[in-house]
Amino acid sequence: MARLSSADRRAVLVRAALRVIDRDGVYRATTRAIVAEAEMSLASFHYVFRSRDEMLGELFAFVVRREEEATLAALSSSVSIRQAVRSGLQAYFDLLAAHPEREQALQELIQYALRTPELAALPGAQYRRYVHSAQTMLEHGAELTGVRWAIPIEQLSGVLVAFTDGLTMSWLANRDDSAAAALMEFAADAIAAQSVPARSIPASDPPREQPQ
Amino acid sequence: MARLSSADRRAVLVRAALRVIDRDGVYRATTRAIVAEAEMSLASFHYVFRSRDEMLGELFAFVVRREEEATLAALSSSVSIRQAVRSGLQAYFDLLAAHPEREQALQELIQYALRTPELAALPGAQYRRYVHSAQTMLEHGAELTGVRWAIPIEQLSGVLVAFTDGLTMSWLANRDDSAAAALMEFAADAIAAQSVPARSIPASDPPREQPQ
DNA sequence: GATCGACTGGGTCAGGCGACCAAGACGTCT
DNA sequence: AGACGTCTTGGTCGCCTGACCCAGTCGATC
Repeated sequence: MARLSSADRRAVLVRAALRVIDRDGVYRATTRAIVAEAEMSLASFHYVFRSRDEMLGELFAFVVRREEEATLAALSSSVSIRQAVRSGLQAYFDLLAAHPEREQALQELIQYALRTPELAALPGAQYRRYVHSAQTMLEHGAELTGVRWAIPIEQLSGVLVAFTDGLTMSWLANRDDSAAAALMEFAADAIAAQSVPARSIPASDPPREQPQ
Repeated sequence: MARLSSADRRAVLVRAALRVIDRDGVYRATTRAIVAEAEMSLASFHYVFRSRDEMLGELFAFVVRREEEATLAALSSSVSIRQAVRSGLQAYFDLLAAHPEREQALQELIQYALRTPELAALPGAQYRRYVHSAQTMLEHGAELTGVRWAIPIEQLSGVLVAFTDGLTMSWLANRDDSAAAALMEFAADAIAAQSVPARSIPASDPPREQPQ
């Protein structure tokens, strides 16, 4: 094995671990399986990571970052807000359908983190990031299509995330593409129904805050 | 340990395993942990189950049956269909909030089954049962409150299940009760919006107009 | 009360696990 | 060239796992 800095080796191991988890599941991602995937010795693992859980914590952070970037890149220009929401959902679904093992791995990682005291706080933080990403997309979409939201944006973001979670769960369980499409249509309708035409140009509009 | 028939011992072990999984997770539900919980010897386990996976298959079937009974018992009499859907969601949420470890265990079991070739078909079947339960509730609720559904009932059932999945995921991750309530309000609105007044009583009655 | 099949449980096996150590290899700076 | 700190590695430790064996116990039946 070539000589690597600790930081580089950590990154290599995290990516190898992710491949093992995608393929075989969190449970089978043992230190030995990971170093075999990365083609390095077992001792190298514990040279750069104090423990397997420390590596999983870094892996979790990596996955969250990657997921966040992917969702934010899905902003498309659409004429109507319904179409914008619908194509945003489609972009997510395409990602899910192309890499189901990746989403499944993510679900397993969340479960694992919830069971591990040192990592138990991570899923909550990850969820807040998702909601925040959803909020950004909804705000951006509304701005681009000239509407504003009739209900608090935080609430609507939660709804959107719930829809994607439900979409993920159901599709992973039964792989029914048409049922998924129907769900996305429904979600786009339900969310777009909460939009009203923007009254004025945002800059000079006074009432910014909107209590519950 | 008292003498038990194989069938009884299997049932005792499945329930003990379920307690261990609720408390510690699927991963830590080893044969030794299970027999300790059930207060019997390790050999008794392999006397009635050929392997740990065989026991988990039986456990999965047990959980699905229990879950199904719980959801179907939640039918309440309401004046409006929106209220019926809302209270149905609330009944599910109360169950979730009272026994979060049970829902978490269920999610873990689904993940485990998906990773185990012999059990991989079970989550899909379980999901279809859920959708079927949701359909029964929606049909029953519509009948009780004098409405019919404007879109195919199969599609709407899928939406309802997706909402409960999304609700489960988000609440397990951040335990935010008010966000959950907001999501349920939204879901009740969105689903009730798909109802229209029933025009007639199906069986033999002549067509009769029934406003609202 | 003898027999026989069903049931019980202590003990053991090989294998996989996370973690660790001590010795060697390498690059770099003096 | 020599010395030093960083990196690499094979080997090993104690522990836990699922599975299994076999001697022993129990209770129904004859």
